[in-house]
Amino acid sequence: MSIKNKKETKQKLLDAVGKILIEDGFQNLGINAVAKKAGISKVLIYRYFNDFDGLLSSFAEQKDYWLNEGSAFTDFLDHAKENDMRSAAPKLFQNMFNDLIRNRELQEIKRWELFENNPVIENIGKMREEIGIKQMKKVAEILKSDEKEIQETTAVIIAGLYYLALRSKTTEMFNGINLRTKEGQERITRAIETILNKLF
Amino acid sequence: MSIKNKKETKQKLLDAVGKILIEDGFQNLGINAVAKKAGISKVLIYRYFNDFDGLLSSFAEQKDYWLNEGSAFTDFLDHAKENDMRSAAPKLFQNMFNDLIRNRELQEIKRWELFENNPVIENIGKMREEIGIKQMKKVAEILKSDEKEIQETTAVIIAGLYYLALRSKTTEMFNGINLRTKEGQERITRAIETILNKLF
DNA sequence: TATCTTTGTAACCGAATGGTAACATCATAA
DNA sequence: TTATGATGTTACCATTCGGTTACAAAGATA
Repeated sequence: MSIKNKKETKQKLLDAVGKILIEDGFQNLGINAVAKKAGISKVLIYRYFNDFDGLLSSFAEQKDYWLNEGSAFTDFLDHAKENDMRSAAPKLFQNMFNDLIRNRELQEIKRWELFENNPVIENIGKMREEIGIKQMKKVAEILKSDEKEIQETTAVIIAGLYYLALRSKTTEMFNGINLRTKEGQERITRAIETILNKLF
Repeated sequence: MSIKNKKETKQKLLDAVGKILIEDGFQNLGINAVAKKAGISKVLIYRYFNDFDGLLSSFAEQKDYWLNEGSAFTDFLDHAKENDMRSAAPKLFQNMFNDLIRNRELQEIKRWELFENNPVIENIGKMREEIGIKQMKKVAEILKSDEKEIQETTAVIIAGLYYLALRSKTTEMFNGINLRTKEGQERITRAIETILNKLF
């Protein structure tokens, strides 16, 4: 609106970060790119966020993916009764996969985690790791499954869903499955159900 | 050895590519870096390989990962009898995981596949994709499993192993499992066995 | 109105990138 | 021995990167 407005300018810069992640990928996320995309001098990034990492921290704080991603899981666990747990568990992982496929911003952050040790990204990873462990413990507790390797097996499956979602950006086919079509994605979600049903 | 030797020089440049992948990661793989690592003028890269992509193509041709990675699988399939197939199948995936964890060069190429569409990397991906499909068909054929979703379920598992191997570079813990210790890696390989046994 | 702080931009810096041109050196065939 | 093509290096180019300095414009305050 106004010509000189700190709050608005900061928001424009933060929005530019998200735009670049979606439109250009995290590898093109830099101070110059953000300033250009926001149409604002990069000097203000240093002035308002001190640092490029400061900008990223504010971005992460605003978006707090790791918490949101956990919330759906937590809600589910709170409302799940023991008897409907087994039938609902596959849905949980299916939702996780669908979210990952659709949310390109989150996808880029996961891709980022996978190849750089940026302190900001690292912190997000640690927080999400803690939440993940708590969730798994709760799942194991509720399921009362005789399966001792819940943590390990779910790790493999979750990792698989991450990889498939990320891979869909750079390739169509993986192991004969088209990762970019609804049909291919449904083959994956059906497989999730099959695996979980046989496992627990 | 000799002061002026084209063949030797070309080899030094190709070796430098592998060194950079292992020591610095694919994101630092560039013409200047290769020349510097090889201790050879970058002009010779253009002269001998025409292009940076030409250098990468020669590197890929020399290493032909996608074929090697398939070979262990193919050998296994050729020697497997129907009755020992079920018990041997987990070993196959476990070996795949162990190789990925150890072979940092291959790891970098998989990481590369995951975030860029370099034509050279893309070609490698396509060749490996074709081999993968053939292998999966063979597995399904031999297993004669009533499980209709072999392709889909193995896709999830293989993808999971890829992700865990790649993630181990940037983080220690994933879902409460230490990806960098032998103990953590063994928890994964045991989980592979559990999953496959229950699936097929 | 005059002064001082905040918000903003333009212009520059050094380092690193991919790429090229000019030149030096060696091996060998005439 | 001399000329020629292959092998190799140095020096440069334009561009882009993160980062800084200097300065202008707007708002607030006295």
